[in-house]
Amino acid sequence: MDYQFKKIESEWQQFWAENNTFKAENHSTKPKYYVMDMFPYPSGAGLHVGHPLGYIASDIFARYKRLKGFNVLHPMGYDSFGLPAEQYAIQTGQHPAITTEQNIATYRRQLDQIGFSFDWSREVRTSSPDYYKWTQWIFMQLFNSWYNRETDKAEPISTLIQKFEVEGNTSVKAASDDDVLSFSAEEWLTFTDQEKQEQLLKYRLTYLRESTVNWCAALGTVLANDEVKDGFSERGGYPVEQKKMMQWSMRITAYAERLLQGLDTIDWPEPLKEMQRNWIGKSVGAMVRFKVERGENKERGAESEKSDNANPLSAPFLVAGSSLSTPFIEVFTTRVDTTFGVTFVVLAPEHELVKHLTTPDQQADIDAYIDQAKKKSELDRMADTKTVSGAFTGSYVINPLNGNKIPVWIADYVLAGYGTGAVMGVPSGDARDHRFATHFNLPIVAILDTQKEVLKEADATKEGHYINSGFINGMTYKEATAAVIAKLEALGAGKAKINYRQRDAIFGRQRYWGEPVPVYFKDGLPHLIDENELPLVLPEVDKYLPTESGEPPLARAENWKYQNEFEYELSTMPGWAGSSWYWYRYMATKEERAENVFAPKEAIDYWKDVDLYIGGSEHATGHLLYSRFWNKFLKDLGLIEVEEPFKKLINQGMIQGRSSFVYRLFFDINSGRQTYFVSKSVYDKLSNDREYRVDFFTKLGFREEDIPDYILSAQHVDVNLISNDILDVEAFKISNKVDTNAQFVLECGLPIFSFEKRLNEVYRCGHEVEKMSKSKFNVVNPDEMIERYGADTLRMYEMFLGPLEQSKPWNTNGIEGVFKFLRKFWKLFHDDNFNFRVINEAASKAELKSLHKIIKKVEDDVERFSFNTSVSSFMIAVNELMELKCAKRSILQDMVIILSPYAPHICEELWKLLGNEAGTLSYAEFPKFNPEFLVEDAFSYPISINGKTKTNLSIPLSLEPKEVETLVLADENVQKYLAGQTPKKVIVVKGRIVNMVV
RNA sequence: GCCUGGGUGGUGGAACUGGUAGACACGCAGGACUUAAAAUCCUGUUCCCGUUAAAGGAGUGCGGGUUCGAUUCCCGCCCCAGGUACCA
Repeated sequence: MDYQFKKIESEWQQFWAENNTFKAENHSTKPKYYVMDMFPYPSGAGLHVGHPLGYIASDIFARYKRLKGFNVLHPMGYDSFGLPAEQYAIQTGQHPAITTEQNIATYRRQLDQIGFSFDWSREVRTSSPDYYKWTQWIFMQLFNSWYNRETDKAEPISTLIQKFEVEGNTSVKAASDDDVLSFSAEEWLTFTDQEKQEQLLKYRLTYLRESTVNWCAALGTVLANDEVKDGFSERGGYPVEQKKMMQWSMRITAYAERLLQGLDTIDWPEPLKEMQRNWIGKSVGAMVRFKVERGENKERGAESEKSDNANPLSAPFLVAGSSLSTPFIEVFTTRVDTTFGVTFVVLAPEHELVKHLTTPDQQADIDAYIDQAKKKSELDRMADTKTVSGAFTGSYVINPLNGNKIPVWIADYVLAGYGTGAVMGVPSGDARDHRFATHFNLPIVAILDTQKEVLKEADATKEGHYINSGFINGMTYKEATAAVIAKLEALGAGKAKINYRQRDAIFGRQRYWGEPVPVYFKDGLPHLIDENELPLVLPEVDKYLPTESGEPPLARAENWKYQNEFEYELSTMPGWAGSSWYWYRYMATKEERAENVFAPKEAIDYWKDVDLYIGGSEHATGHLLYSRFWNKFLKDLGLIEVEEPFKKLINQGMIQGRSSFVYRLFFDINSGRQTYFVSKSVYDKLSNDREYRVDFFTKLGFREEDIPDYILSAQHVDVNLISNDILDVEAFKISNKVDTNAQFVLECGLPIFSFEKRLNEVYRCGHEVEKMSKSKFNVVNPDEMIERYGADTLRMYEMFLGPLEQSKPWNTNGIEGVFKFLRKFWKLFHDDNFNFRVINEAASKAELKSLHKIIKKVEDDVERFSFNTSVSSFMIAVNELMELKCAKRSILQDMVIILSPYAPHICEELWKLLGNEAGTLSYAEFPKFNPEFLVEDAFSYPISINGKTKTNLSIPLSLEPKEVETLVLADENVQKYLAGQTPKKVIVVKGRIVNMVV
C-alpha cells in the first residue's frame, strides 16, 4: 500500500481517543512530568498556523518523555473569556457563550486532526461556571487578605484587625495604599463599622482605586489600548480621552521583591527574566520633599489649609507617621546626590496639586496644556521624546539643601502613575531634563568637576568630585549619596527608599464577557457574597453594550441584585484572571472536580509544578507575572507547596502574519462626514506630495484655499479579501460595517472610471509583517495544509521552519520537502510494488552508524528544544538508509520509535506492520545510544593559510599535533600553496583544523 | 522613547564551547522515464571574474576592533519584530 496519510491519520486518532491512550494517572510508580502549553483564546477565526508551533513542540516533548519512562501530564483547555467574542456579540446580538461554544468546537476539531497526545479528560474552560467559581473564590481570598511585611507573606485580614485592636496601625508593617491615616488602638475602637471597612480596604490584596482609562464618549464605553489608534477609536474613528474611574486593583506590588527574587530560582530564558526584572523595575534611591513657597498662591492654599480636611494641599500629609505641617511636593530620585543641581520641579498634568499651585496668571496656560495632554495616551507620551512641551504653574518650591527657590512646571513626560507623579529637574545630568531646561530657558548648573559642556549636553556621570553643591563639595558619588540622605533625614525632608516601577494591576473591565466579581455594595462599600453562593453566574442582558449613562453592560441585567437589595459590582474580571491559576485545575481529574476544592491536595502534592511550560514571549510581563503572583499568594494561604509554578519555560517564537492595509481618508463637510478608501499609491502620494494633495482635493470639488482638515490612516483589512495585494472591493464593502457610504479611490487615482476595465483600476493594499491575530485580520489556518499533506507533514514542517524560539512569517515554500521525506520513510519499509519488505537480518556497520547517529542527535536536540535540526537529521538518516538499501528490522524498528514523537501517525501504522501490538508504541522504550558505532579513525583536516582554507588532508586521529604538522608540511599539494615560503607559525587543533601563518 | 529578540544564497534555515560558511530542504536550470502529464530518479546551483577544466577575488545588515583564525567575542550605527500595564 502507498503512504495513505488520510486513512492512517484518522484511524489512529480514533484509536487514541477510544483507548484513552494519553490519560494521565494521579498515582504512578513512574516519575512525573508535567508538560503544559499556554492555552488558546478560542477566536472566531479558528486555530491559526501559529498556535500549533508551540503545541507540536510540547507534544513532541511529551511523547519523548513517555518513551523515556515518565508519567506525563499533558493537558489542554481554553481561555474562553475575552473581548473579541463580546465585540462579535455587540455586532450580531448573539450571546458570547454560544459563539464561544462554536469556536471551541472548531478549535477542538482542528487540534484533534493534528494528532496531539492531550489528556482531554482534564480540559478546562475559563468561561464555564464550575471553573470561574474558583477564580471568584481566589478573588475572595485576596479580598480577605493583607500582606504582612514582617512575616513577608499574605495573612487573613482578621490578623490585621487584631493588630489594630491592640496597637493601632502605626507599628504595623503592611503593604497598603499611600494615603492611610495613622490611628491608635483606641481610635480604631471608636471607628464605626463603616470607617473600619474603609481603612481595611486600603490593606486588602484586592481593593478599589481610582485609575485612568480610555474613554470614548461617542461609543459610550471604555476602550482597550489595543482599540485606540492615534487618539481615536479603531472602530469608527471617534475621539478618545483619558478619564479617571474607580476600579478594582490587585496589590501585586506587595509581592514585587519575591517576584524579583524568584526569578533566580527558575529555568526560564534569560531575556524573559530580564523583561520581568525591568518591568518590576527595582530602584534604590530616595524620596525628597520640596516645600511649597507660600504667598505666590495666596488666594487658594493658605486660607483653606488649616480647617478644610478635604483640601488636597493637605492630602500628602496623610502619610502614616508624618507630622509635617507645610505643603510639599514629594519626588522619588535615584540620584539624590544631584539635588544641588535641581533647577525646576515638574508635575504630571494630572497631579492633584496642580490646580492648587496654579496662579491666576498662569491658569489659562495650564488649562490649555492639561486639555491637550488628556488626548494623548500614556504610550504616546512616553514615545514622544522629541517634542518638548510643558507649562509653568506660577508657583515655586524650596530646595531643602540650599534654600533655592525653584519653579514648578507641568509636562506630559511625567506620568501620574509612576513614582509620585513628580520629578526633580536636573538638567546637567539628565538628557530629558536638559531638553526641557533648554527649551524653556531654565538654568543649568554643573555639579561634578568631570561634567563637560553641560550647557550643550547633559552628562550623567558619577565620576569625579562635586562642585556647586554645598556641604558635599569635593566628595565622590558614594560619599555624597550617603551624606545627602543623612542630611535630608535630619531635616525631615527626605529618606532613603526602594522604589518599584511596577504598579498595582487593574483588575476590572467595563465589559460583559468576563467573570463577575463576587462583590455587592452596601452604603457605598464593597462586601463579598457568601462563599456557598459561588459561582456568581453571569446574568443575561438584552444588549452587550454599555447603558446610556455609561455604565457597564451588567447594569442592563434585570432584577440582578444581591438579596434583591444590594447592587452587585458591575465590571467583570480582566482577561488574565482565569489564566492565573489554571495549571492547578488540570491536576484534578474529572471525578475529583466534583469535590469542593479547586484541586485535591493529593493531586497537588503529586504533580507539584509544571516541569515544562511552552508559550509566546508576548506574555512575558502579563500572564507570566500575574500567574507567579497568584501562585505565591496561594502558597501563603498554605493551599499549595511551591513558590514558583513553572520550573522551566520555553518561548516559542511567533508565527507572524502578513497583514494587509486599506487607507481611510475622512473629513467633515457641511453635509456630514465623508469617507474615502484610497489605494496604496494614492495614499503614498497624499502623504508625501503637496501638489498631488491639492490636485486631489480640487478634483473632489474643493477650492485650493478651502481644503478641509482630514485624517488619513491605515486600517487592517482581512487577508482573505485580498489576492496578490489586490482588494476585492465588493466583498470588502459587504464586510465593512462602519462606512456604508464610503467611496473608493483606485490605483489610477481620481476621477474614478467605473465603465472601463484597465490595469490600474484596482485597489492595491499595503502590507506589513506582524503578529497573527484576528484583530489584524491576517489569520491563516492549518486545515488546508492537513487536507493536502496530512498532520504528520504539518507537524514536521512547522518544526522544520526554523528554531522554535525564533519568530518568522508564515510561508509554505518548503512543505513539499517534508512530505517527500515521509513518503521516502514509508518506502524504506516497502518494495516498488508497495509490499512490506522488512527482513530479520543482522545490521551492517554502516547501518548501525546511521541509526546511532540519529539516536544521539535526537536526544541532544530534544533536550535543548532544537526540533528543526532533528528534522534535517531524520532526512539525512533516511537518505543514508535508502542509499544502503536497508530493510532490516533491527534498524527500522528503532527508527520508528525515534521518529514517533514527531510523526506519530505514520509511525503507529509502521509499528503495527512490524508486528507489534497496536497502541504500544506510545509507551515503548527509546533506543539506547551506543557510541562505539560512531568511532572514526581518521579526519579530513582542512589546511588553511592565514585562515583561508586551501585544501583537505586525511590524517589518522591517533596522531598528535606535532606529527600532524610534520605530515602536512611534507605534503606535495601543501608545498604548492606555500610556494617555497616557510610558515612563521603552524597551528594544529586536533580533530579540527590546521592553520599556517606566512 | 524604554525593555527584549532578530538580520547568513533567489527562499526557510545549518554551523552546539572562536576552528572547512551555506548542512538539510524549497525554488530554479538541465537530463532520464512517459504518447503526454503527475509522481519518481540523476546532475548543477553564494556572488563576481574566467570558463573545457583550472586558478583568482569578495562574502554572514553597516562601520570599526580583539585573534593565527570571527556568523560566533567587544564598541558604535541601521533596519525588522514582540512588549510597554483594558488584545490574549
